[in-house]
Amino acid sequence: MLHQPGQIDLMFHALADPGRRLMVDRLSKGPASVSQLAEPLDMSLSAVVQHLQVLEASGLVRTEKVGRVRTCTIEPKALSLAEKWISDRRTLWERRLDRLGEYLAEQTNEPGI
Amino acid sequence: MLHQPGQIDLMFHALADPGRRLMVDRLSKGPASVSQLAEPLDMSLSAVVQHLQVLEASGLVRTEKVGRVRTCTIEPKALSLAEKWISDRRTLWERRLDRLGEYLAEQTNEPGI
DNA sequence: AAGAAAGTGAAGCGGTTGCTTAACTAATTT
DNA sequence: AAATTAGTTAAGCAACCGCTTCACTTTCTT
Repeated sequence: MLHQPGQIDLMFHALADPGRRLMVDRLSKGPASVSQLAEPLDMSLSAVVQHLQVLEASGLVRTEKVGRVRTCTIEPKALSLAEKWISDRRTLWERRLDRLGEYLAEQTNEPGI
Repeated sequence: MLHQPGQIDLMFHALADPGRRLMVDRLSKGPASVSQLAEPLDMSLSAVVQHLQVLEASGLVRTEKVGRVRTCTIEPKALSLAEKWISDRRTLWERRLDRLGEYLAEQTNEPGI
C-alpha cells in the first residue's frame, strides 16, 4: 500500500461516519457484495455505493466487480496504518509518563531528604 | 435521523479533522495551553477553542483551568479505545485469512488427489 | 426475448462543520 | 488603577456531507 500524503486524512475521514464503520465491521467478518453491505443499513443502495466510494478512496476497502456483482473486502494494511497513527501518539505519551514517574521516584528516594 | 452518538462516534468524529489530529499530536508530546496549541495552527484562537471542545467531548483530551490558563492533556485510555476498535476488526479479518489458508493447505495435501 | 437483479451517476436538498469577527470576562502585570 | 494576557461566547456564513429520487446500464434468469 503506497502511503501517499493524505491517506491518513482520507482514512480518518472515512472512519468518522457510523454507517461506514458498520460497513467496515461487516467486512471484517468476510467479503460482501454491495447489496449485502446495504442490507442492515436503513438507507438506499445509492447511498451505500457513495459510502463505498469514500471507503475505497481511503484504501480501507478494495472492491472487484465480477459480472453484475461487486465484491468488497477490507484492506488490513490500511487499518494498521490508522491503528499505528493512534498507537504512536499514545505510546509517546505513555513513555513520557513513565519517565516522569521514574524521575519522581528518584527524587523521593534521594538520601538528602 | 438524530441518534445519540456514543463515545466511539465522538472519538472518530474528533479524529477526522486534520487540525484536531495536529492538536492530539502536539499533546502526545506533553501538556499545552490553549495558546500553545493554537500557535502552529493558522486559525483564530476562537476556532482552536471550538476544536478543543470537540476533543474534550470525545474524551480524547482532558483540560483544567488554573488562573487564566487552561492546560490540556491527552487521555491515553480514550486513544486505546479507538485503537482497539480498529485492531479488533483487523485481527478478526486476519484470523479469517489464516483459517482459509489452513483449509486450502489441507485440501491440496489431501491424499486422494 | 422479456423481465428481474445488481449496481451506477447525476441532480438537488437540508443539516452540519469549520471558520470568522466582535463583544465579553477574568486573571495577571505594570 | 490601567493595560495586557488568556480565553470564552455568540452570531453568521460558505462549504461540505449524507441522503434521496430518478434515470440508466449491464448482467443474469426464465
